[in-house]
Amino acid sequence: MASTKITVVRDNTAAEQVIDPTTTGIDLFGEDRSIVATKINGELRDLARPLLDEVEADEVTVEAVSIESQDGLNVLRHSTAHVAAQAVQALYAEAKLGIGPPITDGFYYDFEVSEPFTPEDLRAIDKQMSKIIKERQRFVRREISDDDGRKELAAEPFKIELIGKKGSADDESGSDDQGMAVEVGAGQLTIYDNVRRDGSVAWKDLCRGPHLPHTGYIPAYAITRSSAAYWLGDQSNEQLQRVYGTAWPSKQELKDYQHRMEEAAKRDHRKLGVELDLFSFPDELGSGLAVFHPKGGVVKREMEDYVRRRHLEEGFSYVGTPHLTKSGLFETSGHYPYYADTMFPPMEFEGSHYLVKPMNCPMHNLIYKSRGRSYRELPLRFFEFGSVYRYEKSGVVHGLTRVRGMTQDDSHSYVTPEQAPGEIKHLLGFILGLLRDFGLDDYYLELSTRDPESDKFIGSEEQWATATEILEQVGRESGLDLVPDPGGAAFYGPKISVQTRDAIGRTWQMSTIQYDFNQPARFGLEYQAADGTRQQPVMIHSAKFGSI
RNA sequence: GCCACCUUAGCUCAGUCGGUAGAGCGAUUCACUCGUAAUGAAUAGGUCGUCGGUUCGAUUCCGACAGGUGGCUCCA
Repeated sequence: MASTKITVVRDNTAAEQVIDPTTTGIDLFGEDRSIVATKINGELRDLARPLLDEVEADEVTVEAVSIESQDGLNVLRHSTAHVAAQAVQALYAEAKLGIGPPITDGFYYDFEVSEPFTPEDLRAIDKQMSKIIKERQRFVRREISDDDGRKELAAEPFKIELIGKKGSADDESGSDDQGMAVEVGAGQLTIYDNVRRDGSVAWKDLCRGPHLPHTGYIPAYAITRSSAAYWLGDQSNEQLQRVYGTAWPSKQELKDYQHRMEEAAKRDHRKLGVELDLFSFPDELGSGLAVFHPKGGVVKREMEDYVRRRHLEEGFSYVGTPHLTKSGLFETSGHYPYYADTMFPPMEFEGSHYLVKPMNCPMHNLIYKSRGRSYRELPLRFFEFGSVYRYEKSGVVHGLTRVRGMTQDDSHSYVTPEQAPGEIKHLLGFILGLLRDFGLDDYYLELSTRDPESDKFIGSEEQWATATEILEQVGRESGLDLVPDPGGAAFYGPKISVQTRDAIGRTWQMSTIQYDFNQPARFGLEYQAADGTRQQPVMIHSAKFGSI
């Protein structure tokens, strides 16, 4: 085979072209550094790799991947992560490599080191990286067998651990799994050598790739911070030191990004809370417990008045419940075994244990149950501003977004099973409308489903399947991005959540809708159907702003 | 909860190689009635997060605790 006719796509225009088997992406697209990778029949590959290397298909489409595209940015950022790791090992010989994937706006790389990085260390790493970039070291790909890989990487225990692990081959952009998938075929690995211009190998890493042709393709980067992170995200694993950085197609874009971060920091609600005299967190009260000052009280009251009015307009009945309850309520609801360690400990008096409530639903169930209900009453919708208290771990409290005491704009809809899809759809529309009214429109949906491996759930497989299907369908019909969150469900049912982004791009779970088939059963909730039989309603939870 | 860092006047921060501290803004008062993103002058404000240790003496060194920041884990 001397040459193959392929379709070449660049700048959205396709053309047929004849190339011979040794042609690389660099040969085809040039070396002006605006094209950083190729996509061969949809598979992202090194620009420097021969286009037809290991390509079996008869028809081949070659796409130029621009450094400005999401794929291109990922290649740039992941390659920069390699440079960061190379710099770290050059400076700290004992450092062991973890993983180094691209993330939103940047990358990280994890290391096991004897001492955590200091700000001076980060500056030194940054400096070392610029040396490596100046040297224009080529990223050279080679394939080896698992066994050879284990020998070659004997000094890298974490990399060895990855070999043979089922690395998902999915290339979900921005996924933290990138850089973890090391297998390229059965028993085959790829190593990337960083090769100097004199041909000597400066560094190597086990990695699926792809990477930039050489380090000189990195136009602008910065090391931003360091922190600890558990190996493979598992709390029971050891903690590694993570170095975060960012990389951009131009110095100007890096500057713009840094400027955006600075501007966003000025708009941080915690800073505004102090400057505008809205609220504070007195040490005397304890972590995560806010007091609203008069001006903050105005904001809070206006929000509450508006949200209450909108709920009334949507057919909710305003109800009220206490902060305290005997602990039996949460045993009935089934919450206690799952949440005991994140509830404030029980108080004992008059021979009973009392709890400060961490959620409102069981109390709403009691209102439902206070008398017989007819199908004619359904959907029955209860709403309140319920103050709840949760013993959030000390490391997670954050301004007003993650607190230990909060007022939830909480509602529960009791419906017949037939009404459930319509009610959920209605609720989602209602919630999104509320968020938009407050100027929140940068969000996506997340569908949290049960982890099939876990036994931390109640209810039958069929019930879960039905509930999940309904939520998924409503989520899809919304037209918004619906991101799967397998294993993210609460123990009693799946949920759809609205994830909003803050000014610096961090996402926060804002509103939730949960389909609950368990609590009605546990509380023995019933309604009398048209045929006179007693039926069990479905309960649908929803919280809008969560904490205000 | 884990790792790192931080905690000095209301806010932002400087400072003390261990001998009880300063600036700007803000606040208050007076003057001006001008200004309208900060009119002028003066004044007040801190047991340098808390507790304990080392020391003749600690805000400064050490430890514990509390609170905060960035991540990780978690998030009903």
